[in-house]
Amino acid sequence: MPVARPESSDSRVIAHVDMDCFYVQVEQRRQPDLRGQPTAVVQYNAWKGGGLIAVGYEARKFGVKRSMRGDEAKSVCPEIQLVTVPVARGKADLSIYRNAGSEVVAILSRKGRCERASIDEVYLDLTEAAEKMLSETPPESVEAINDEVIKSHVLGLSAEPSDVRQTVREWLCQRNADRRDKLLACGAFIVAELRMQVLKETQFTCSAGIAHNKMLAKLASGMNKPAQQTVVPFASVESLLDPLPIRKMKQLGGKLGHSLQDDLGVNTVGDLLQFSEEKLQDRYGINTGTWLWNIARGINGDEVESRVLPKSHGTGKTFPGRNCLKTIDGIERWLSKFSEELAERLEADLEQNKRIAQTLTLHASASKANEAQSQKKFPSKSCPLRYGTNKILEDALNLFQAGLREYLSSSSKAHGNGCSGWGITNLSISASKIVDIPSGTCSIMKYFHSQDQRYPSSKEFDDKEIHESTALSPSVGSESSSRKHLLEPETECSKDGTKMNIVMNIVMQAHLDDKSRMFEEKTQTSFCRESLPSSTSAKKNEPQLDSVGEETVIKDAISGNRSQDQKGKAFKEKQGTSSILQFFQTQNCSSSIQEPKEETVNAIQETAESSCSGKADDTVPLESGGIRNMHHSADQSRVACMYKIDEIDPNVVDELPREIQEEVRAWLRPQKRANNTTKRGSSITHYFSPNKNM
DNA sequence: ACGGTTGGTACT
DNA sequence: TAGTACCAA
Repeated sequence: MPVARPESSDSRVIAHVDMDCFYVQVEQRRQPDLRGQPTAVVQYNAWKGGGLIAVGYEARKFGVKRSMRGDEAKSVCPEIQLVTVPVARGKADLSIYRNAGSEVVAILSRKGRCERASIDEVYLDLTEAAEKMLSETPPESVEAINDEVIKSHVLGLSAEPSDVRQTVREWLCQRNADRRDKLLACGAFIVAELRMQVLKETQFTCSAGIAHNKMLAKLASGMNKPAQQTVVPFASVESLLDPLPIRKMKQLGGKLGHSLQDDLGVNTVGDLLQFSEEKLQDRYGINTGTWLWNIARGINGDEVESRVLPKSHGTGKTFPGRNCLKTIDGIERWLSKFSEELAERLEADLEQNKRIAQTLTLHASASKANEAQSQKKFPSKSCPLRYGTNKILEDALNLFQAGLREYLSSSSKAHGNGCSGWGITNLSISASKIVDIPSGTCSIMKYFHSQDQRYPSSKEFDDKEIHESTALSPSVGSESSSRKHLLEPETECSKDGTKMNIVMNIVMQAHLDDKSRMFEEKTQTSFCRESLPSSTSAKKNEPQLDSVGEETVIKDAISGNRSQDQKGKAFKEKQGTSSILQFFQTQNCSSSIQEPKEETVNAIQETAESSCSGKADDTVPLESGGIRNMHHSADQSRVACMYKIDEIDPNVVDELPREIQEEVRAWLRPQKRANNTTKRGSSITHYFSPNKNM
């Protein structure tokens, strides 16, 4: 539901830039012969010529629509050039378009705050740039006025077609105008400039809207396409909105818009004006009601977020109709492809942007077969994300398994055979909760990248570490404040500390992952990686190296980071909480893990075995978390819990891989130690001791 | 139960 | 919170 936000200012200069039939342009740049020809981009042209996902303007003249199939487009426009989206790993791969979008963003972000709203759209807050221009080089002083600016459309300007250009010129340069209009005029200059830069540097055209808020800018960008820009002066807002069909407004193209029409008889934005704020709040809730009341008046306080990178990465596919997936094997085959792609994109993000994702989520849709399930939804499941194709696959399979059990749980009998009662029509995985890695983390990055490669030959195993056991220092801070600290960073300081926590968390998890694998080898005990009856390819016995060139990645990480290890070291924690707070998010810790003093090797081993014995038997909830289970088990029978660690004991650092010890110490150093910190001869394994505060 | 894929936000 | 629902393009 939309939410009302207060306007920070009613004189902001906001632009919305929208690439014209973007995918088509990308293809036309790749293949210049296509320029000027009616063109459309399709994916999967096997069935009825594929589905159109972008249509060029030449083709639109023939009536080609985005909702058509390729064959249909051919019949309407025999000359049409259909370009197929690249396919990788059996599915459409949009990366070339994503990357092209990044090229554009890099240019558009030069003049002000920039929000990447989608693969081909951005919002810009040009308020400061416009104010600066107004004070330094106001339009009226500009000598040679750019043609691109003159071609702007200014809503509400009445002029004979013959002298539109002159009228626009006068409006843009009027000396004694409303300040707000002058600012928009400056915005028009700046945007025209940016659009020309985009064209020059990428060969792409785009359209834009310039207005006082995001909603109006978005509305305007679509009014004159392609390759044009539209300005919405304050004075013409009312006449713009009044006759506008309600569904044209962003957020009102779906159910809410229909409800407005069906329940309130609102057909245009103007119709909304007759309803009091209270009435709207009454019907749609306080937030949405206020939001509606505001947008009817052209008021919209949404800020342009400063964000040029996506908040999540996802990949998936639909399996419509008979193509639905009915076996675990089929699921696994596809999850394997998805995992590859996701791992690749995550690696790229790590390399290019120094970011790591924390959560892996699996989404699926299932169709009936058995009527009881027909309306039930397949639940989404998520777990902490571990880097590396195979880990992602393993976790995703577990998530699927957990979801499937839940989906099937209410229904009758297990259809034990291969053709059980379910069919997956849509399957996807995504990585989210992406955070920046603090600067100065060269060795950490390296360690991170190398995770998958290290495994088979790791030599760090050392029982001594495992045996020296003592209790975990009791928590000092309140849990809620700690949690809040981790999850809702509020200040720069705390944010930096939070990043540190997260990185530490992940490094330690990965480290422990290694250790548990070594237990596995040493004790000849196999862990139950998955309780899948039939799944075989997330194999515990053949740790695969991820094939994608990680060595180069490492090198890049090293060289790339050297330049920037100065900043960010000065990180402080706010308010008393001087320790690094550690949270280990797990899926499966019910109250009792082994006694802290217990010999950990055995305890872990036992856990592993019990975990195995519970195989394929959801009636036996795992009570204690083996280390492996702790981070990744998505077994449905286990409940989520979080290990809370309030303090990193300095001794722990000694147990981390040597290559990152230095760096971690550098982090810890500026920390003020909590006075009640209990110093102990500790082991990293302490952090997996039970925490009664949970 | 199909335009398909990818992403965002808000609510609970 | 994790999970859901809705929205957009």
